[in-house]
Amino acid sequence: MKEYADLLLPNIDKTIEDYKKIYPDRNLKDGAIVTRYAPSPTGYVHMGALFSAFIASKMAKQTSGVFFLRIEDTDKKREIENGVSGIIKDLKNYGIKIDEGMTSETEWIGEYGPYIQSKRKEIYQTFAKHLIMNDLAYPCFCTEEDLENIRKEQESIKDRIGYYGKWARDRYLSHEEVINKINNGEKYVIRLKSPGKFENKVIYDDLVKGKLELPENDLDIVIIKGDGLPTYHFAHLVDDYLMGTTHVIRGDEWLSSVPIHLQLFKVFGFKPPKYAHISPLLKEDNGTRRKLSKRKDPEAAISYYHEKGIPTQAVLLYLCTVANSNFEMWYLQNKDKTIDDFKLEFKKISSSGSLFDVDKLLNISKNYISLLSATDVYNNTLEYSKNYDNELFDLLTKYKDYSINVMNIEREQKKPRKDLAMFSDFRKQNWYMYDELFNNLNYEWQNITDKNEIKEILNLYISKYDANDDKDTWFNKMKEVCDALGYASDMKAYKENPDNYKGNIADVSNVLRVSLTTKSMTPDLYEIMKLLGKERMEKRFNMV
RNA sequence: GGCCAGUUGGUGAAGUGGCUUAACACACUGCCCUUUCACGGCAGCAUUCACGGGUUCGAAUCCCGUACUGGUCACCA
Repeated sequence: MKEYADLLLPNIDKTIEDYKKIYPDRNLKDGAIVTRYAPSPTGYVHMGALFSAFIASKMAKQTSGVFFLRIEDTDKKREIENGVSGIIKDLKNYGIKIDEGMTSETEWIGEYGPYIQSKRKEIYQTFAKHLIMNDLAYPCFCTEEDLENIRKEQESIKDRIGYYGKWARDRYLSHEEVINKINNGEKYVIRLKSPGKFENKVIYDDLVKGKLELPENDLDIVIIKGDGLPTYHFAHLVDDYLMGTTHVIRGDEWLSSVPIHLQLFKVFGFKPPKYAHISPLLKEDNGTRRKLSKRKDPEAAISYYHEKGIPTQAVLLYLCTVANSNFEMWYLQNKDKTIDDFKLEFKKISSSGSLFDVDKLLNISKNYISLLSATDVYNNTLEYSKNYDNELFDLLTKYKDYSINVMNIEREQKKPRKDLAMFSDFRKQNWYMYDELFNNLNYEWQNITDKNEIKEILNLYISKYDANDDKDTWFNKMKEVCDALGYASDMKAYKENPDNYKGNIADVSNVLRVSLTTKSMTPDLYEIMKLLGKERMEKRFNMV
């Protein structure tokens, strides 16, 4: 048997026990969750992936466990260049810290490495060899064509599709036949000799989906591919056993593979981890729902939020409310706390998929930004503009203190202004505070449009304006202007007898507002005037 | 086609047999506050929990069936 196994998997001399010595059991306190994020380096991180990475890291953190990053690069065809660095960078940007795992394309931290599957080839083969020696695995020489033919035949007689039982052609090959084929140079893969029966049920308790009853696996799945690398299923078994994973948190597309995984653990006599299958984030498309897609949906890419200047914290807050909907209320009642103080629970994760709601995310972001200090907003906007808006970046750098003051309008107070949902909104809403941007003007006049009338208001107003006035004095002066020119300074009086006046104080303040900013909707005018200063006000009045 | 899962308003959802004339939040609409906007306050928005049966004094909650949606059935993860 040993010779036979040596022929199938040559140059593999270690045993499972040898590896168990290298990777001993973890010494963690009860209830500590060891889990991981295990992506393939096939592209940038997708929102759904971030979602499960977030849940996994949070679970590990709140139980003083371990969260690690393992790269699953067993499919060489789909791999992209610098895929690992991209993943690491995205996690870092979102403040998801790893305790172990890859830290660059080739390096890692932690005692259970390598944390990249292509460097663990011998380990997988050792485990596969163990199976062969116990007659629980065998080589399969089927070509793609052979498999296709088996499938077609199954379809034609309406049998269940798959490589199992009597359909598992090479399962029954004798050692001699195998040796002959190998000597002939025939290529092969290693398959599990599944001991399961489809009629049997396996019952297991999913942390998210609850109690599930699935048919036992009877498929002779491939465990080692033609290139010597393992399939996902086998790598999962080996890695999560050796790395001491207690909880596997992954997308629910894996749900129907659970019987395979459970069987693999059973065959080795290992204790399987607990599974939590997360439903995908959905997107409404033409009346139906589908998985949020990297290809079709820009908001699925994590870079989308970076480009808009949506704070990563806000994205995390949103993901947290999707994960556990009670988080939202908890957070509302504990405004001084952070996600770290909240206890995420598996059983509160919805077992059906939810629509990814950008409106809701923006609302969360808006509230989040409103609580930031002006300096924080400044730093974030600066960082954002550095990447995406050079002109703004230069202005923010040149007028730092002034910009912070602009950002502080109606900010650091009990009921802060909430008009920034993303840092890219700053320019949209405050460009007129910069003379350099004050061009291509389009004045949004409202009720008062007559040039002479506007001129009269402006002249009278500027003659009274004093930058040292407090807000009451300032407002009283506006009233004086109204009274002098026949506008109602008191809204109630105006509403009772509108015909007695040319207009009201809202109309007059609109003239001032539009003259200074061109816009009819702005933050507090008093603050704006104070920051602009009398000289610039006069200049802008003259432009009008 | 086989197997599995899901289905509460426009959205996320609370709800596990009576406290539900179905929380809360987002969105939307209206009103109030207000020099504009944003904020804030108030109100409206599911006579009903995919549909059809059943169990029960009583069901969104338990059971059965149907429909629809999604997943899976690779030498992809």
